[in-house]
Amino acid sequence: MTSKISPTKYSISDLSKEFDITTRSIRFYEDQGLVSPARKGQTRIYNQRDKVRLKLILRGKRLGFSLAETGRLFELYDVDKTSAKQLNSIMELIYNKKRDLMQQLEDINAVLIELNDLEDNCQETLRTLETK
Amino acid sequence: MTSKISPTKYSISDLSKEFDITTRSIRFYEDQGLVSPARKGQTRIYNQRDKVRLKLILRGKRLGFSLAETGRLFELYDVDKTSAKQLNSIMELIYNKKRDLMQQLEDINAVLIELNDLEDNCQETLRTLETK
DNA sequence: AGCAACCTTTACGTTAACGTAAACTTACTA
DNA sequence: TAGTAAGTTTACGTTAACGTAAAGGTTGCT
Repeated sequence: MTSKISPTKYSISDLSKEFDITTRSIRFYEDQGLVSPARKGQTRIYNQRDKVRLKLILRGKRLGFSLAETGRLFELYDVDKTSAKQLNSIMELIYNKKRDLMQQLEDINAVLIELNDLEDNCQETLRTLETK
Repeated sequence: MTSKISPTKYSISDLSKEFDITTRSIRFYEDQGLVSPARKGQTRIYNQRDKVRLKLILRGKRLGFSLAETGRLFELYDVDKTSAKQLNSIMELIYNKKRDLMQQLEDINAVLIELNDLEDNCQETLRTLETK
């Protein structure tokens, strides 16, 4: 059973369509060191890893992460964590991120409750308008 | 039992200290129509409502809302929703916001899981370093 | 009176994350 | 062979959310 997986090679426009972002954005992420596609001549060639990273970048954006922050998170996975000092600084970073995210969870739940209330009000007002 | 509540009047620096933002920011939010403090002569005087709005602005920011978006949400509470047409557009806005927020909930949970994994790895690596 | 601590307006500067346009190179195809 | 579709680099432009500085008014000590 040989392990042959999907094409695993994408052009920049493939990915721009798939993720609904511009090629400009993708090249910009490369400038910022978040992806580093191979080249065939001049042309960029993306693999599965690049694709995953794009997905993570977009998820980060939805959460309000800057590109630099997302880059830091990428490093966390890449670094072979040798020094204990590094390890501690990494864990501090993780701790802070977790703290932020849990605050966000609280915020979101609060806003969702408010939005549901608003929605209820709207629907009730609509009903009274209709029976009038 | 007379109902006398807290001072309910704040200077701009009171609020800047309380929320740990600059007075510049607070004035900017006013420029954008998100707060409209009273004036005594030239000087801005904020009340409880303004204070609540500042809190909501900051919460919005934590969730990645633009100031304009937060302003829209403020309008939702203020508008006396007369026209059914408006009501429907309001409900659409609410629907979209809820959609975004539920996506964020998913995202956050995913990232939290990953961060916890990372943390575990770090701690294990630390332990093996110590017993060495 | 002087100055220190606030407040004000006006206005130009800054950063992140791209948008947009110009000028150019392959690669395919009618 | 001319065109067109996709790729490239370079570089200036744009927007949001303030930062920062200048120049000045008001209040309260001392």
